Amino acid sequence: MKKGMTQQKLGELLGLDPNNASARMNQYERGKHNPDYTTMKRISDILDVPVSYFYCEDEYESSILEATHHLNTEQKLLVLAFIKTLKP
Amino acid sequence: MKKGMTQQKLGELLGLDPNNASARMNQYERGKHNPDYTTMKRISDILDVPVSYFYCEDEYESSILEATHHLNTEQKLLVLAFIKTLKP
DNA sequence: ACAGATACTAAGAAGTCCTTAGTATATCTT
DNA sequence: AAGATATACTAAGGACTTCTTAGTATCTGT
Repeated sequence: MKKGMTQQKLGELLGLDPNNASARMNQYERGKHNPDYTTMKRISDILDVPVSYFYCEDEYESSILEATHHLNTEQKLLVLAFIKTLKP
Repeated sequence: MKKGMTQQKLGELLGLDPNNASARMNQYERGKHNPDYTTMKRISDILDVPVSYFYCEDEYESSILEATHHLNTEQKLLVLAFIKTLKP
C-alpha cells in the first residue's frame, strides 16, 4: 500500500461520503460488512479489473479474467477457440 | 425450460424453504428482488458455472469463464500463457 | 362453469449495510 | 515522557433490501 494512504483517503477515492469514508472502509477491511454493488464496481474500475473478478473462486480463474479484461473482441474469440482445443 | 417445471419446484431444487419457494422464485424471475449469495451459489452449482459468471459484464467474458470452469490447473495455465502471447 | 394448480403480489418481519458519534490506539512534537 | 494530533476502530440506530406470510389472480383441464 502506498505510504500515507489512510482508510479515509481510500474511501474518498472510491467516492464515499467523506463524513463516513473511514468508518466504512474500516468495516470492509475488517470484514464487518461487505461493500454494496456500486462500491464494488468503483473498486473494480480503479483496479482495472471486471467486477466478476471479486467473485472468483480460484486464483487461475481470476488471473484469466484479469488478463482477458483488455482484449478486444477478436482476441477474446481467439481465447475461446484456444480453450476449445484443450482436451475435456 | 423442462415441461412441468414450476417456480415451486425450481425453488426447492435450489434448497429454498418449500413454504415460500414459489414466492421467492417469482420475485427473482420478475426482478422484484435479487437472490442472496447463498442462492446464487446454489444456482451456479446446478448450472455448473462459477458464481463470477453472473457478474460478467460482457458475453465473451462469461463464455470464457464458462469454458474455463472445468479445466484442470495445467490447462488453465496454458490458457493464461496463450493470452499473454496476444498483442496488447 | 368448476376445481385444482400455478403465478403473482402486498405488507410486515428479518437481515444487511450505512450513518453517526464517539473511543482506542498509534504517531508526531516539544 | 506528556500532550497533541492523526488514524484506526466500534456500537448502536436508521435506511434499505430481502424473506416470509397469507392471500388474490390467472391459467388449465374436465
